[in-house]
Formats: sequence, C-alpha cells, structure tokens
Amino acid sequence: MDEIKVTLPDGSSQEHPAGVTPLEIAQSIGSRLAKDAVAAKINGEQVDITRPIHEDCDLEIITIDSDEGQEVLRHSTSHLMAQAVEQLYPDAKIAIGPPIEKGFYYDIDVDEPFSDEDLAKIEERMREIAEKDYDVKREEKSIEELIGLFDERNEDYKIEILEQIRDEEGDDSASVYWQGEFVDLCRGPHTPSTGWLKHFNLLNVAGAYWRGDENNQMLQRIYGTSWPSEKELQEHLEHLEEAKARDHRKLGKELDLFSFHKESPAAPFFHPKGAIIYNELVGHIRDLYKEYNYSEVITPQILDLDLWHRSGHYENYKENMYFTSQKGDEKEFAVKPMNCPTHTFIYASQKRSYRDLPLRIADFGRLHRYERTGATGGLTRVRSFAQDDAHIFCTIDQIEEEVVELVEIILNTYELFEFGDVEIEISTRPEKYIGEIETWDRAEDILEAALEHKGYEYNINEGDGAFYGPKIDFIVKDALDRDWQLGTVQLDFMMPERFDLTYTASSGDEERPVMVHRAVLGSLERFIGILLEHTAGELPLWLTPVQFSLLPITDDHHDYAYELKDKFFDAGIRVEVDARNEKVGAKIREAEVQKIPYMGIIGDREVENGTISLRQHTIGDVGALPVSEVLDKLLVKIEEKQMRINTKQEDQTV
RNA sequence: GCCACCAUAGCUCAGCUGGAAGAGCACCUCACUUGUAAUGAGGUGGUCGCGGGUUCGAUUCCUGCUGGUGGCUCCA
Repeated sequence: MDEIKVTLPDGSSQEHPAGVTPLEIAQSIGSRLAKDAVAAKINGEQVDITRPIHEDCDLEIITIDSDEGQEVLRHSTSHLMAQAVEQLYPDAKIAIGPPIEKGFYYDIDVDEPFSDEDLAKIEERMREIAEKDYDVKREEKSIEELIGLFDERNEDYKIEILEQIRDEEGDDSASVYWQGEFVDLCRGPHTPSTGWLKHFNLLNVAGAYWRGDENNQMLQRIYGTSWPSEKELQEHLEHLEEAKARDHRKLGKELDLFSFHKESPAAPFFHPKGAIIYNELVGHIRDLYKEYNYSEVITPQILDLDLWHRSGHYENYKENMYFTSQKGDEKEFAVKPMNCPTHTFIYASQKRSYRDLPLRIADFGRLHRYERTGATGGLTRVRSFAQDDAHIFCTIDQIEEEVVELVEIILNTYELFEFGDVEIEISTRPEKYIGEIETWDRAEDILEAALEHKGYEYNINEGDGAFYGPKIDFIVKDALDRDWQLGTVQLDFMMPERFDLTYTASSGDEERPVMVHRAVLGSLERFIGILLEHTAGELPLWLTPVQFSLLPITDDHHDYAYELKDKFFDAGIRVEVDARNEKVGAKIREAEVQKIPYMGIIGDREVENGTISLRQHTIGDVGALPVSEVLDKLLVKIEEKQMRINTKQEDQTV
C-alpha cells in the first residue's frame, strides 16, 4: 500500500498508509486529541474526521472546543433538530439549517406554525435521537440521483438547492449526510455520530422568508443553541438572562428616562432625566464642533415636496417619508427624513470660494422616518429622532484629509465611552447608482486609503453603499449581540450636482464641491440605547441625570442638607436631597437602585464637623470628607468624563 | 409589511377548565427620628388595551383593530 506524507500545523510530518483517516492520525498523536477531534482540515478544507486521506497533504485536527469545532457541533445539532421535526411532523419540508454564532437554526415549511409546546416536544425527541448515537455518514452522489432521492422524500427545497448547485455553480455531484433514516443535503463536516450532541436547547421560533426574499413563502425558523459542555451551555443561558437585565427599554423605565406611547408609535418621549443625558451628549458633540471648526445651523422641519423631488429623496425614499398638507395652502410639504438638502441652501446662500472650503455645517434637527411596524424597537429603531448630523462641503482633493479626521473623531469618541468592539465597514457601489464609475472607484479608494493609512481594520460590504456614494460605517453590538450602526461617513457627488452647488477655484473656474455626510454618535436615540446597555445603566458621571444624592438621617439634618444642595447646585452639579421620612438604609437602597454615582450621608457628626460622609455606588462607604473636598472631587470627575469603574481601587483614589 | 407570542392598578406580576378582580412595590395618611441596600399600621387606586361576536353570564372562548416583544424583510 502507498505511503502518504501528512504535514501537521506545527510543521512536523508523518508517514501513513494511504486511506488513513484524520481520526486515526489523531489517535496516533494522543488519546486526548482523538477524544476531542470532531473534524479535520485537509489542505485548509474542512472534512469529516473519518474521511480517508489518499494523498500527501497538510492536516489540521479540529477539536470540539475550537471555534470551528463548535461550528461543526452546532451544524450537526441543526441536523438533529431537523430529524426530530421530520419524525414528529412527517409532512414538514426542511429548507436550510446553518450554524450561527453561539447556535444554529433550521428553516422548515410546515402547515401549522410551531408552538412553545412543539419546541419542547422536538427538543425531547432530539435527546432521544442523540441517545441512540446514530453514525453520521457522508455520501457523495450525482445531482440527478440526489434530486431523485429528495423527490421521493418530498423535500422540494432541497431539490431547488440542488438545481441551483447544478445550474449556477456547475457542479455535477453533491454530498448528503445520513443519520438513521434521516438524510440532509450538506457539505459537512459533521460530528461522527449523534451522540456528540448533548448540551443544547431550543430557544424560539420565528418566521423567515425562503431565501430571505419577502416575496417568497414564509417558513418557520427554530433557533437553538449548542455547546461542547453543559457548563458552557448554562453560562450562555445565564448570559442571555443578564442581557435582558441590561436591556435599555427596561432601564429606561426603571431609571425614569423615557417612555413610549401608542399615540406616537416608535417615537420616544424623553423624561427630564433622559433629556439630561440627551442634552449632555449634544453638549459634548458641540464641544467637538468648536474644536474641529464646524458651524451649527437650525433648519425647518417641513419642506416643499418639490425640494424632495429635486434631491432625489422622493424617488428613492418616499416609502420612509411623512407628508403633510394644509387646507388653503396649495403646496404639499414633507417632513424631513434627513437634513442634507437644507444644508445645500445654506451653502448656496452666498458665492463660495475655494478659500471657504471645507465648510462644515452641523445640525441636530429632528428627523422623521416612517419605519415598517415590525422594524421598530426601543430606542434603537425609531420614527422620530435626531442625529449629530453634519455635512462637509469640500474639494475632491480635500476628501481624504477630511475622512481621516472624521475617522479619528469617531473612534476617539467611541473610546471615551469605552466601546471595545467597534466594527468598521466600507460599503461600495450598489447596483443602482448614479454618477461615473471612475468617480466611484476613486471615492472608494479614498475611503480605503484613509483607513489604511491609519492602520484600521475594516470589512468591505460590497454593493451596500448609498446610491449617491460609498460610505464607511461604524458598528457596535447591543446587549443581545445585535449589530447597530452608529457613526457613518458618506461621500456624495450627487447632491451638489442636483442643487448646482459651486465654488470658485483658485484658477477662477467654477467647480463642483463634494459633500460628505457624517455622524459620530449617529442617532442620539440609538446611541443612548446602546450606551445604556453598554454601561448597564451606570452612566459616566458627566452624563448621569442625578450625580449626587444627599441623604439626611433625620429631619434635624434637613437644613444642612438643603444648604449643601444649594452649594453643589451652584457649582453645576446635579444634586438631590432625599427628604423622605425613611431610614437612611432605605434612602441608600433607593439611590443604589437608581444607580446614582455618589451619595452624601448627613447626620449629627457631619453637621457638627462641616463634612459629608461619602458613599459611592456599588462600592460603598468612602468615609467622611470636608465639603469642599467632596465638591472638588465631583467637579474633577465630571470634567474628566471618565466611565465609571466599579472596583475597590476607586476608594484608594479618594 | 410577514410569521409567532404578549397586553390585568403607576411598576412587576398572580388569577385552574367562563360564575361579583388579587399580591408586592410605588403613592397618600398616621406613628416612629432613624448612621451605609427596604420601619410599622392604615388607605386611595383597575371600562382586565379598544371594538365586535358566542353565552343566562366573558378578564377568561372566537374575531377585527391598536400597541409591544422575538425573528424575517428593510435601515441611523
């Protein structure tokens, strides 16, 4: 028998008879490795652990706890679920069932949607099948044979996929995986048997369109999670619970920040405390505007429909716009969904020279966009909102410098809030675009160059740009791991064209400026939602609605407390006195629950000595300090704009 | 918009198969004058989201609508 040479990731190589399997090689290396080996990679391609090797190759063993191993595990769990569903509901047709981050799903066509009880039944059946420990066997066959196989089984969706593989990818064969009576079209790899699947849970059902197209049949999607160990499964379930606790909608209610009312669906009402956060954020951005030479403007809420025709919004965006009319007024108006057209008027209100550029115009104007009912939710997707919006009018040569500066501003700002996990994405020319391809290519190059010069990592989102230009988006995750776009930098060659914007170049020629749409926080509403979840409601001192709560122990201490309140208030600190007829323990509890960063306990000792007993949120008693020291400490901390750090180290800095 | 689920006091939630709406917290009153995460007693408070239907009788069953939640689609 021929010998083949297998090279391992550490560079060492081994001789084996041809036909050896990765599992056998793993066993020769060590029993521990063989036990954890769930799949393998041959020359970089994922294969089953039992796939015979016939040629020299690079081999890597995929263990169950690696990312790739868990992916295999989750994929196999989705097959297990499909098998259980087919046993329980013989008429069900299975569509697709991939692994996803931390779990899996399977899309299934059934007459009756699944209920929670069905989920429990399916999960139970899954455990039974797993117990039986069916071998998972791969089989490669011609497309025609497989179409026959799935035709017999009435699996229409599998046939459609097979036809696509044949017609679009030009393959004439494909693989299926068998476990017991169940078979699924699949590239693999899979766990060697169903017995590997032990630590899983089905989570929820949802509707999902076949192939993600809303014109297609809606299928039932069951989501589940699956892990190498019970411990990891339990940790994940706990994580999901914790995420619920820091859901911004829950915090918004508990901390009295905002509310929603059916009279204006998906439009937040910011309460006094929420408005403080909102305005502090705006204030912070205004400070940046001073530093970076922006001019803030205020523009109208409703504008003549003609304008929106001219800007292209009516044609491209009318599904998202609100319209208004008034008896006696022959004109029709639209509520602005974006600020950009209004800024072109300000640009064009005087003759511009190259010396005026870049001209940076900022606007916190309220925007209204109609969002389909199912799309809205909490503060992250609303119909009424404001952005920290600005438009930069500049020459083509100035774009790169502006973009570099913007990326810097945006990332510095996110750093202030300690968003560790920011993804940067460049979206390129979509199918529907306007302008010249050369201009697009150049613009895309500029965006890439700007990121590369600074060494930022980014992904390319092919064809996802706006119809008027490519963009860079900045994306962070919410408590439930959903991605949300915050900041954005968008190049626009169309708007200056449509509104005939010009500037006089040094040559004396009239030239067309470029417009850069940009936002740092994005929508203030969304940003507040994400920030609340990111901080679990423990906002940094400068943003927090009540910074300091004075807690007099008895009525006798009220005068001193109010005296102090005035003193702190006059210094610009948001301070409250809890004068309720309660024990100090109850007042402390209330302040802790409200996540108020600092508490000042006022009793006989403090009145006598002119001190405040300071207590810090979640950390506890800090000790008695002279009033002026407490005041200075708070002022410094507000000025520093630091995030809250809930460690014991904090009291050492007092 | 689509699929599923949810809607009971200001908040969080009970309310079995249809038979006179409940708790805790909050709020108000009174007592207590309190030292680092909930003092006690009493009290106010609900068209059971809204509209139809079934029924002798509907918070409960059916149905339409509204709003919300999880997804899908779409997007800051």
